[in-house]
Amino acid sequence: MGRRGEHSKAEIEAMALEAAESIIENEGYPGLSARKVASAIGYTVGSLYFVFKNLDELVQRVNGRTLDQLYTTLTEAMVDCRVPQTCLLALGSAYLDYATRHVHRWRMVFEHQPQSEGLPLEIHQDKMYRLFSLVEDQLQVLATRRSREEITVAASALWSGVHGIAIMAITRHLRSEDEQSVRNLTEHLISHYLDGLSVQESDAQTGAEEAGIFNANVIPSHSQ
Amino acid sequence: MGRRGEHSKAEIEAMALEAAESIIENEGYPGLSARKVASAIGYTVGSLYFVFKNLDELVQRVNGRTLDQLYTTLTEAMVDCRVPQTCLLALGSAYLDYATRHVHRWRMVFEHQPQSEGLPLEIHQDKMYRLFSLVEDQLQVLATRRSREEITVAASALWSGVHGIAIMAITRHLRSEDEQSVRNLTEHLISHYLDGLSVQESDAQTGAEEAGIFNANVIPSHSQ
DNA sequence: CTGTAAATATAACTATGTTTAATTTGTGAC
DNA sequence: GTCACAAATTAAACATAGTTATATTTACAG
Repeated sequence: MGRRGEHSKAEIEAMALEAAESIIENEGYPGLSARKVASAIGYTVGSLYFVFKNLDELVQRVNGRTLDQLYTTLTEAMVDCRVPQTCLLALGSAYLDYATRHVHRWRMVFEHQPQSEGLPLEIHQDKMYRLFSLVEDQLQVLATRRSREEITVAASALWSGVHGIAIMAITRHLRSEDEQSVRNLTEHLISHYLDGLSVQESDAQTGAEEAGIFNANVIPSHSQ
Repeated sequence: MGRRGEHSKAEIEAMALEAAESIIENEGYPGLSARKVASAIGYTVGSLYFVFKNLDELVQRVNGRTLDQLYTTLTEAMVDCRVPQTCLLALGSAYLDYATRHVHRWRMVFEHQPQSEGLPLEIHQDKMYRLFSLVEDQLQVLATRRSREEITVAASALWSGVHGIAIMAITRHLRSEDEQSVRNLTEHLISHYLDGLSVQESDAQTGAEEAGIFNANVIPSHSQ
């Protein structure tokens, strides 16, 4: 049947992306197939290739949406914090939450390797940089006398570290498997790293009682 | 052609694993196929299923060997260091080296998700714990007054962090792409984290001039 | 009303993992 | 020695995958 006109090309695209996200969320990337997506939106497989160049492109699009959603989640997680230390902890916590709640979609962002080297690189890098810059903004406030480059490096190191914990936890490579101890791990890394940073930054503490809470969490946070 | 007797079951197994490793190393996991492995060792696909239950099992076996090889590499990287700080930096550097040199095999350890939940969990966890304990040993020397549990937490956090940097670097999600700046990132994370740890450990510095080198690297290591 | 191009489906092609059914061949019994 | 049986190996078959090519339907232009 030809041009039904029921859905525009953009609509089909959106429907396909949503269906794919749902499949991936439930069954992981290995559960994704072109025919499954097509039938989920009431079309046959050929129509998918009318909208996407190939499955790789669909996956890249899903990854892009995941990164957007992640960015929104992270910014929303920071509305309540006032001191950079607390904000960074909130960021870490929210990141862990997102990774835990959307394991498969989150993993796919980092694990999918397109077979035909195409467009994905630049798009993803920008969206990833945007995430890192959330961390940079906080670090800049915290370590005022550091240069832009130093802040960039610090944000890369710290955030990659949080990312690593999330991966280790989700792939079950850590000894402690419960959610709480993983959360404590993240707090532990962030706070110790910041303590290390402030060794050279004498006047890092500008916030009032929140910073106190932060420092109190440094050690005993994981002792239970 | 029946029992040729040219190779024992164990020999075929070893040959298949080596062939698979080579394919993965060159083309990545997506390039791996049962028929490709079989033909690489001069057999047909059916014979693979005489030795392995399925492809998942083969992959798990490869992953196990990768973890063993990684463990050996890391222990060898520590023969020249005397002070825990230097040893930890050597560990981080060696880990990054291995990940960079064997990208696909290294990624597969963390990225492959078996479709039929089978045996892999326990084996991998043990081998992973062994890696973490290399870090624990160093931290134990460095922070003598910390409890075993605290050391475990610290090692998990720090090593997951290094792992995260390696992943971010390899998946091209970091701004700085050259090998040197990634290496600096790792040094940066390790040294700042250790500085943070020693905030509560007054007498952490026991080594002589090596510790000096270590501290000197804290800041300017990434400034170039 | 008719033709044309777009939208969609159907079918085909190749490659994959896995299973089943041959087939070959070493080896022990007699 | 040769005969049978079991083990080792191949060949074939099946289901499903991504992708491409072809057919078919339908909206719209004239």
